Amino acid sequence: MSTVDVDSVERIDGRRARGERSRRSILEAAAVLASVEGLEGLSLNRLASHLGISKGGLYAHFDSKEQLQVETVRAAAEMYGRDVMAKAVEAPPGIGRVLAFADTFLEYVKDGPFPGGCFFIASFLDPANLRGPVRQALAEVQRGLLDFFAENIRIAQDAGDLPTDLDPEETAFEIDAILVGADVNYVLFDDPKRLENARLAVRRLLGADPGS
Amino acid sequence: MSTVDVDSVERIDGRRARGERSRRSILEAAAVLASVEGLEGLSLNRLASHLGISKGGLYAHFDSKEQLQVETVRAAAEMYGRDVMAKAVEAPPGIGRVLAFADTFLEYVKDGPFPGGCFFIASFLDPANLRGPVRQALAEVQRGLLDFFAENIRIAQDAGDLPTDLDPEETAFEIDAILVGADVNYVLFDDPKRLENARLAVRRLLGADPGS
DNA sequence: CAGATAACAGACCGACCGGTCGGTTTCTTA
DNA sequence: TAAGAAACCGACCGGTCGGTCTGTTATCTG
Repeated sequence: MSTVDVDSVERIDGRRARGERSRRSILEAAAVLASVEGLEGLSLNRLASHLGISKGGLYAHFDSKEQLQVETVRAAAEMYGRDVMAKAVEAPPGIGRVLAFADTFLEYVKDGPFPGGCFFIASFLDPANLRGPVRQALAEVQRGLLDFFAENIRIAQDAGDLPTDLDPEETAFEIDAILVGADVNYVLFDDPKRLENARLAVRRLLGADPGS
Repeated sequence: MSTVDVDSVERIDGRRARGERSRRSILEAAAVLASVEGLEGLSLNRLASHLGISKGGLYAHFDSKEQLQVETVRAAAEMYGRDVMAKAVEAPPGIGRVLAFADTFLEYVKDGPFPGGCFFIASFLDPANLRGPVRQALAEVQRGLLDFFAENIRIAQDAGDLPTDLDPEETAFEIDAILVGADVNYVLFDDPKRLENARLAVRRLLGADPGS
């Protein structure tokens, strides 16, 4: 609304800075709680009291629960990008990168910030989130992961590390399925053996040495 | 409570017979609705009005929502036993039986009575059902399925259809993971191609001909 | 026929839901 | 210093939740 400084780059607004910090901590807490209670099962009252604020305070940052859910999905994607994908891309493209992602993902399921297993897998099948913008946000993340797998499989094929008659999309589906199955079984049985099952399965699928 | 006829086999009580019919239709409807709205998200009011009865009527058959949930899990297991497993065991034990199960399961996901995909996978990841008797009932079903896969893999090994250095538990995990991954991706993307992905993946895993 | 019993209907309860609103504090800006 | 914006509190709204209680009706038993 001001006339001159359209963006006011240098001066930081202490109020907005505080708001931004609150917003980030709200979204991170929402993602963590949602992995346990579900994106829909997470109530605004519980989220607010867990953060030590009031429900009205939440509505200073979000217009509706649905908007909060959508932004929570994006926040969770950022967390995975920072904690898992960043580690994966340290490995060279191809088989190594896929294995690095799988290993880091499985560790993240066990010891990461989400006590309910993978945030996204828990959200995919929460039937309440299967419509509308929340579903679309979730589908975009999953689509990106499948593309990541397929791309690196093509790179591995070009490098001669994988047979060329392999369908990258098919193999990407199988890798994803193994990780999804590991998470589901791990959460259901509370048994880390399922994660080791998945580690071996991915290696067998890519014809890699079972020892890291 | 009666003194003589402890079981009253011959005479049927028209009231109890009606109750038993109601009970069955309640549980089947609950299973179908739960695949869409989740076992926890399914409310007693909606279930009752969907059946054309009142909420009080439900409590003539079940003491609590939790008991209804547990019995719904068992009812869904019976539906899968009748519609999927029964067809699988028509095939001879071993690889054929596993393939028959996988194919029938994938068809069931697409065209079966559960519009929300597999009832159990939808329930596994509903974080609200991850505690208490409901979780235990779900885990038992999953445990039984994994055992079914492992047992038939051992049979296939004994018959020389699969290499003996294969770990049956590991392979059972992988087959299950493929089916879980197919369901999750199918529901998320509403794309039947995922089911074909899974069909091929199971065949590749068991070294079977891609054509049925 | 007269109970007893099972299967309901429907009103109701306290708790919690997402969401709104007015007021207060804190900080920035003119 | 006065005005205004942002962050947040706390009370409140209509509605739904799981669960209870009191009938009422149909059926079986004696």
